[in-house]
Amino acid sequence: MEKNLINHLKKYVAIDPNRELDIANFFQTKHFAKKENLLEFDTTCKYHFFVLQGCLRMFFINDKGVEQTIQFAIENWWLTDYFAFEYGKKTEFIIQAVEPTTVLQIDNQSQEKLIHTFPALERYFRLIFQRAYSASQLRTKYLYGFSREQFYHHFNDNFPAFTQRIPQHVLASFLNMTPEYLSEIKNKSRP
Amino acid sequence: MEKNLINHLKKYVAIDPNRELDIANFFQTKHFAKKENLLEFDTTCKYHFFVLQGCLRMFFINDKGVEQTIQFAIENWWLTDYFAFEYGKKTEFIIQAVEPTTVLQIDNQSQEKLIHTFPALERYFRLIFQRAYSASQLRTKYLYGFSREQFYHHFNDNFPAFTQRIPQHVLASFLNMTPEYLSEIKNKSRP
DNA sequence: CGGTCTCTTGACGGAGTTCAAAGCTAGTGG
DNA sequence: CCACTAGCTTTGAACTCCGTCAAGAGACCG
Repeated sequence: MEKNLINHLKKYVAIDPNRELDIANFFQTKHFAKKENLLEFDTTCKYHFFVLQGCLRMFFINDKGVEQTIQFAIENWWLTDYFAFEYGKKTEFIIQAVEPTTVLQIDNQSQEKLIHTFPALERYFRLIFQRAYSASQLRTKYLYGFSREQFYHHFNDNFPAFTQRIPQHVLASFLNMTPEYLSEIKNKSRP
Repeated sequence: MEKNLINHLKKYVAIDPNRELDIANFFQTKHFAKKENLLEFDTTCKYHFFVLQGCLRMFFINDKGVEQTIQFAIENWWLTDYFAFEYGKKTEFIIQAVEPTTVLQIDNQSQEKLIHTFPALERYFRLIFQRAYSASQLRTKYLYGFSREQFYHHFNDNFPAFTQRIPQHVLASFLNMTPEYLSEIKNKSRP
């Protein structure tokens, strides 16, 4: 299953087949049960995660004690709290498995060494971050322009697989609304 | 003033002093008057902008015809609609000068050539995008967690220089609220 | 100066939250 | 493999934040 990462790299840059294992060796494979935390609140964020199988979410607890999910990651997505990861700060987020999940993890120092050893990966990560950032520009537009109801329908129409994979109250926390209101919206649009 | 870009590059990667001019030659310097558009709605997004002096904002027009500002850029910041820029699509955004502004601009093809000619810049842009993305993760947290009033105070406390530089109705559109409500909040917190 | 943008103020309305309670589902242990 | 419980979803009523509309008071530029 670790092959997934190599295949993903190959979509962006050329990889010497003889060095594939050397790259893979920079990472550790980890398994997490449903609802198990990969990153705990107020701890240093050591790892960058690449999802091989399963689904993660990143959330924080707001000042009313409610979970707010700001991001999901499924197969072939990278995820971490990048601010805390880069600067070695404590995180304000929690990363949790939504399903039983297998990831590859790498710490910041190893990642720098990896990129130094394989300069092609500098380009790979540049492209990954560029796309992540461009996606987040569009996401910001939706957060500004959509009502909660529009946001739900947009997400539902564009990522139907997601909607089915995720418990409803978790979806509500991602759509930045209460579970009660999501329930109301869903049942409103029934024929 | 073009030196600003070179100095910025040098903060992240080593640059051969003899090649500085070669790098600078990839860019064109442009001036824009206050309220002049650098990027028009529904046109192809040709350029990536680096602000030498002044202030830009990126906004869209929502379905009620109201401007919503999702991003500012001041000195030493990069800005474009990255999705449209990378894929050669038409943009849903407008980029406009908030003040008289001088920028360096480069098109996508030239940028790829630039990075190819100076591989150190692959690292530079990787770091720029990584930081931009990490900042956008935090921003998303604020958009989820803050009430409009908290958002205003947070922005005002952390970027007071900005608040003074920007017309109030533009600030309101960035804070995702009406000018009327911003006015109410401001005057509420007066002693 | 005159006209167009910009900021303020207040009354009203609606999208979305809060709180409470009842029904439903799924995971766990026996 | 069933029963029991904890967690998830639904419903409804009261409430609140913030938008809408209207109208007046600056402020800026030609």
